[in-house]
Amino acid sequence: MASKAPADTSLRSQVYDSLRDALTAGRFTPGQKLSFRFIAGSLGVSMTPVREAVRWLVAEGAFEMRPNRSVRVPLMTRDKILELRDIRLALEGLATEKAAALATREDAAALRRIAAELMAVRTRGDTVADRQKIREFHFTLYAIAAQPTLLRMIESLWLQTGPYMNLLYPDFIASPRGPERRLRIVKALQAHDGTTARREMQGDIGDALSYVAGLADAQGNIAPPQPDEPKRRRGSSPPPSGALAFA
Amino acid sequence: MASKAPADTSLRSQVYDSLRDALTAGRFTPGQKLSFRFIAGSLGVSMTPVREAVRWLVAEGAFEMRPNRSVRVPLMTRDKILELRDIRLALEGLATEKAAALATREDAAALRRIAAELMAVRTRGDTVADRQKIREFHFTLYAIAAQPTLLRMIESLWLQTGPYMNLLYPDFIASPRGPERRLRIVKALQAHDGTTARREMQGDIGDALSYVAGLADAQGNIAPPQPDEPKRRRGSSPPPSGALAFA
DNA sequence: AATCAAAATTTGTGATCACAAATTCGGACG
DNA sequence: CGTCCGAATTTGTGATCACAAATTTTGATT
Repeated sequence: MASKAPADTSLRSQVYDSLRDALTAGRFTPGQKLSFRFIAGSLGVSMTPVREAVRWLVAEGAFEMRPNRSVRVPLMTRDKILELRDIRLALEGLATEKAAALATREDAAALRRIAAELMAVRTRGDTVADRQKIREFHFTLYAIAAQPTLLRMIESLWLQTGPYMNLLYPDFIASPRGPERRLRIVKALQAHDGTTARREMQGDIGDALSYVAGLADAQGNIAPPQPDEPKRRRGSSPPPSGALAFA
Repeated sequence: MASKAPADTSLRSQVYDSLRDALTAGRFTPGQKLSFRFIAGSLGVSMTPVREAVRWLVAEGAFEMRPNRSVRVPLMTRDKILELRDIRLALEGLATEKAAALATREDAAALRRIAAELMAVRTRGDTVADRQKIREFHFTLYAIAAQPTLLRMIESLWLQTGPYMNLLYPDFIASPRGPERRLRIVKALQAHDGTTARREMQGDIGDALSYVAGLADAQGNIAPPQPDEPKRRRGSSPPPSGALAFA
């Protein structure tokens, strides 16, 4: 979102974006093994940019490097989701508190608009747009804090937890607590009440990730959610832009 | 420390380690521009493993990628060090609190031993060993928490702040507050008092980084410290191991 | 039908090359 | 003596290749 140069046209970056999009959209199954040649072939590029893009994702924790030497999508366990939960509570709580000190009236208005849009898509039951609006709400808020390194770390965390957020639908998301809490967050932000804003935000994140952790089986493993849209309408190219993409 | 496979003999990993060591030892001047061919030549390898190692360091924030297309060691500003301070307070505070819940009597003993060794080298005025013992104390403590993702993120933060920790010598370090505080931290850990342990640890980190932030000039820039050992004794190869290294 | 070793294939790694963009350098002109 | 424009050089990028390690397949043997 704010971590790359605005006009990085290198193939490496395009491959990175493609992999990142596929990952957040759940087009890769957790545990799935990926070969450089497969990725390169799917995207129509050589192995060189793929190697650097994958290495970059590995550094962010989005991919996992097996000791032998192959790359795969990480599997989620209860311990891991709880660890990610606590880290997210700390960092996103910090970002929220910083944002509260700097939020303008316009910032609050923008957040309220996004929250309203989220409620609109939720009544329609559009889970794809739902997840996208949630992401927009959070990152619009964190951007107010104006802390580039913090934002980059939060993005890395979302990349790791993102694929499993599908598990919140439809049960967890049915509760009206989320929408109400978002409005309280915006109100606290506008009042420059960092403590309240942080507490509410942490409640939101904590509830969601604790719920996901509760889905673990007896061995502590969390079953990967099914891909977002296995059904593909006729003639619709997945990414609206002219970027590289996976089938 | 615990983020790589134990026996990764790839050139990429060796280059990564070499760059990482040079970075933490302050052998690179902040702002210094680095070319792939220079690194490859210095280390006696081709560009391929260098490209991946550098990209990995860029992902960790240890290197910076200019929009045009060149890599350099990041410069430090007051705002950036304050941002890193707050993130470190959050994450290392969290790790300390988790460690307090799990610390055994042996863990506490090991930490006490390291703290004693630190005091010993400090009386000798050996700043290189001093910094190394500080690092050992912190990471030994964080390892107790048994949270691999958290540990990886903390390592990334140390990679970013590390080169500027030289600035603590000799003035800041002269205070006896550090040694006393470390003993209080260990005591709190042994008593499983997470709140106190966290508070003390955050005080330690906060004081140090706030001090460094205070060294910024009127423009907010922090002058890079001079390299650790510009004087090289005869016939001493910098890294004791047989790894690749910079002149 | 199950097991295991050897062969065939796949896959990551490191080196090299061509090329274009960026940077640096040199001299002309003010 | 300073400024600017061109050439010369440097540098990152992407593709390709050879090779070894790992994986899968195959086929013989029990």
